[in-house]
Amino acid sequence: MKDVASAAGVALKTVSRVVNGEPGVHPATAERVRTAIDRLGYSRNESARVLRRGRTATIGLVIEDVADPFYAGLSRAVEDVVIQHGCLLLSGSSGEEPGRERELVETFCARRVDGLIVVPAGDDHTYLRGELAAGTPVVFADRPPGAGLDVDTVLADNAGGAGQAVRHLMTHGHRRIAFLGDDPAIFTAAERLRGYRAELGGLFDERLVSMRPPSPETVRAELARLFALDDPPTALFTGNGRYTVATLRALARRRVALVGFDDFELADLLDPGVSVVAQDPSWMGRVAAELLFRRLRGDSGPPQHIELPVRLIPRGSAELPPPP
Amino acid sequence: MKDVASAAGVALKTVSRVVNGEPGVHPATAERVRTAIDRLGYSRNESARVLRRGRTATIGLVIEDVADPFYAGLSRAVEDVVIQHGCLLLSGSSGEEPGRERELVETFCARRVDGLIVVPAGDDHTYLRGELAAGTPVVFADRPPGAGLDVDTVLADNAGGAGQAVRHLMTHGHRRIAFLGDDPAIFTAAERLRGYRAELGGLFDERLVSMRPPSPETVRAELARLFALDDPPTALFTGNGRYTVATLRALARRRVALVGFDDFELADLLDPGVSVVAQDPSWMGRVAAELLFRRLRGDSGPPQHIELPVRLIPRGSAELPPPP
DNA sequence: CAGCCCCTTGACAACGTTGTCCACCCCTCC
DNA sequence: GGAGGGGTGGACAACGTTGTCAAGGGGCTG
Repeated sequence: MKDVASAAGVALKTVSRVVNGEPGVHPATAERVRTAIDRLGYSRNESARVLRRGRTATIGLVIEDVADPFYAGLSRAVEDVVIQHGCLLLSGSSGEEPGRERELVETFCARRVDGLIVVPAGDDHTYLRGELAAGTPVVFADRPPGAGLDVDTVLADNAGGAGQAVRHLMTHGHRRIAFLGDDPAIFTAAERLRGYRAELGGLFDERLVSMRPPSPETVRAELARLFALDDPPTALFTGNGRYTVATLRALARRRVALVGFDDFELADLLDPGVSVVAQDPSWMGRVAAELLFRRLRGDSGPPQHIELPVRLIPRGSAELPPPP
Repeated sequence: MKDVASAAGVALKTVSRVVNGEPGVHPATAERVRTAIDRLGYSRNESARVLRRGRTATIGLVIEDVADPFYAGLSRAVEDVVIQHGCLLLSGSSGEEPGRERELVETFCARRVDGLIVVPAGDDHTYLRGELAAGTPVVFADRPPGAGLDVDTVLADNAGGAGQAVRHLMTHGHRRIAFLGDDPAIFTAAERLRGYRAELGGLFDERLVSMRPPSPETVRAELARLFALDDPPTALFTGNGRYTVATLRALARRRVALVGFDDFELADLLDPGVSVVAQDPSWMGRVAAELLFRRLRGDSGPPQHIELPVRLIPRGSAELPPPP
């Protein structure tokens, strides 16, 4: 900028004014400055600007894994809103490790992001206290913060969706419905299990619950265990997209009644079509990002807790009757 | 930092030394400083650090769309390498718009990213000249830069893969093979078309080529057009994952011989399993990122042009014989 | 005991930008 | 013709950090 100023024969500040479109510069001077800028290929140093102004126009996003379609969709929606507001997105995947989540958040904070959207992996977020006190708005998405922290949160109706899934299967005559899902340490898994259990009421049987990792081997083993029971399940409820896919693969085209949590591409093309309880990841991302920007604009109301509805999409797999 | 210094009763520089783990600080002093840091909840201001040191420890990534599984996979791999090197990732989706691509790159440059990985949307990258001259390393992935720019590039063997697909279909008796793919303005589409055409040789018939957007409606219309020909195709070659999915959906479980470019989840569970030419997006991301960091470490050899092999995975759909 | 060296610490400038404040010029109006 | 005012332009400090250089103090050696 100094070079531009001397090249254009003006003061530093005048260049700054032109670059920022501030008023009070003679058109001819501005033109001379712009020419110098083009000639020298100058581009403003954002770091210095940030240092001086205190705002980075950067938002941090911590998700579990970009390669998971759910989070990729959420990510894209957040990105769109962020760009719309003239900001940039720093993002990172925690890989479901609390330590990594914290590292990412702290690195983002060291870079003085203006706001954070976090899909937490851990359940202790006291480390955020300082940042929150410093005024950085934080929005939790998909999962709530750990105990003792009350901040904006956008969740899906996990329990309600699980209930819908179970009810739907029961409508089609099923009474023995198994649940395959994540460790209940993960909020969404716990909530879906809760909804499943509540809807089943007296029919609940904990032997029908499987909470092992969604790897092909463990899912295959768990299905073998379930079907070997004296009173085996006639239907399956899978707790998220990964379990649904792993289960379908383990079933190897065997026709078993099934509802999965999370929609996925091609669910309609399988035979039978896979009935799912669908969330809308883009919607969740958009809502979270917009809430964040509302905070950045100064909205200081009490923390909001938004619950997005989910939707049962019948496609055939849930409508298979139980074997006689 | 100033506050920490006065709280600990030391000079600014001593705090800086402790924060950066520089040697030459008495353990007791360091401990006192650390205590003050904890008590005040201090966290280093990266912007100031960047301003002073000139390196941002940030890499910029421009892709087409995070929500596309191919780019999500690539993104994740890049992120992993970047984090491993102690850097952060700024990423943005161009949405296949050259203007947006340029905006993203320029914004990243204004933030003084240390390096860039770009999946280009446009074919004019002269705007990068200045940045390259300034020494910022840039790696192009998935698609090469526009004319007149020779920089590191990581591509897949698009033409070769298309050739493999066609050859495989011909082995199973097909002679009339249609191609559904993107606008050939997109490098990968053009290359795949080239490979398809070369492999077909004299059998090539341009009426069997469709290059309309991969929306459900246009794909349905194009399939109708193709099958209404006097001499309709007996097999389909789809130019990327989106076309494959759109085509399968438009076919509505009609069994037509098909090979798709790009692997996708559940391809094996459809009936018949979908044979594909698979790329490895993680591999591409990893290779591109590692090449970038090699440049950052000072490797200044001539620009590299890496071509990653692709792999035909037969699953059944390509092995359907032509109707008699 | 003097001299030297190492260990530890501190003062200061600089990175590139922007906000504040002031100076100048020319025009208009009294 | 002088005073006031709007429109321009510039000088300077400050943002928070780090690299450079130098100073003080204590132990070791001759």
